Amino acid sequence: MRIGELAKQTGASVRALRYYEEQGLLSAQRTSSAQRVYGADAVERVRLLRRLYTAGLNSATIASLLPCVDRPSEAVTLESLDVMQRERARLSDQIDELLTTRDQLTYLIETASAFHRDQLDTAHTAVPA
Amino acid sequence: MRIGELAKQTGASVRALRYYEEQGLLSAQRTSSAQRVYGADAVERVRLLRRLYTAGLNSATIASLLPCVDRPSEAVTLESLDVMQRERARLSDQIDELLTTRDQLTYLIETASAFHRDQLDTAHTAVPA
DNA sequence: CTAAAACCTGACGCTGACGTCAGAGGCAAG
DNA sequence: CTTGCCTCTGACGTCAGCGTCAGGTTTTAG
Repeated sequence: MRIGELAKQTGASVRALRYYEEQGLLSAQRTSSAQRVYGADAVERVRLLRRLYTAGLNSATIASLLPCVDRPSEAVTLESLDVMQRERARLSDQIDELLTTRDQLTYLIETASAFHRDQLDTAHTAVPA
Repeated sequence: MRIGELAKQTGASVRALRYYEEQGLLSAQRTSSAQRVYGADAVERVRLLRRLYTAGLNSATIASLLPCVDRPSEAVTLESLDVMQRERARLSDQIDELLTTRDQLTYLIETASAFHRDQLDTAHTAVPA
């Protein structure tokens, strides 16, 4: 599969895929004319990358973790374990904050829609009377 | 309270506070010499702003929600309700993704540290024998 | 009174994850 | 064989949320 197809299947842009390769996060075979060729597993890889990016990791951090993902048997150093645990803790904190924020939004929506209903009711009963 | 004190109490930088004001997210009284003066409630306001920022909202989106926060009685339009519900849905999706990512990280850490223990054990039992 | 610390308004700088354009080459269809 | 789409490698552009510096005023401590 070539880069356009991979882009379609993952939702990432072609530019983004090249960028991932540039950052050492995604590798590709090349044809004799230098076109990138990906295996089917690249789809999952890209989805993993996007998940990690949206989780707030940057390219360098992701790059430091990928060896553990790819070869958990060899590439596990104390440092990479440390990075993973740090990021996990950061993630947990972030999740807690997002949950709090969501609760606040929920509260906001409830009180706001209550007010809104009141306004509508008032308007509604005020007109026909 | 002046801007430096507010910065201390919230953890935001002075520059960030001025930026929030510039974006219409934070208002201040002014002294005759144009220095900003904040009430005690500004602390909570800034914390709310930072939570919303780290939840992935941008200045414009936050600005569109703040009227509902400040005056839920008047400023609630159908559009702002829509914005809030959209953002809440986005937040929920994001939380789900982060939970998934955290689970993957947890799994990674477990298998990796298991391998790492194996290596240590092997090295440890290989030397003294 | 004075020096340090805090504050003000511009305005340019930075960073990361891409977008976008230029200019050139590849590849399947008719 | 050529038309149209895909791909390639640079390389510059963008955008948001600030950082930072300049050049000047204000407040506070001694």
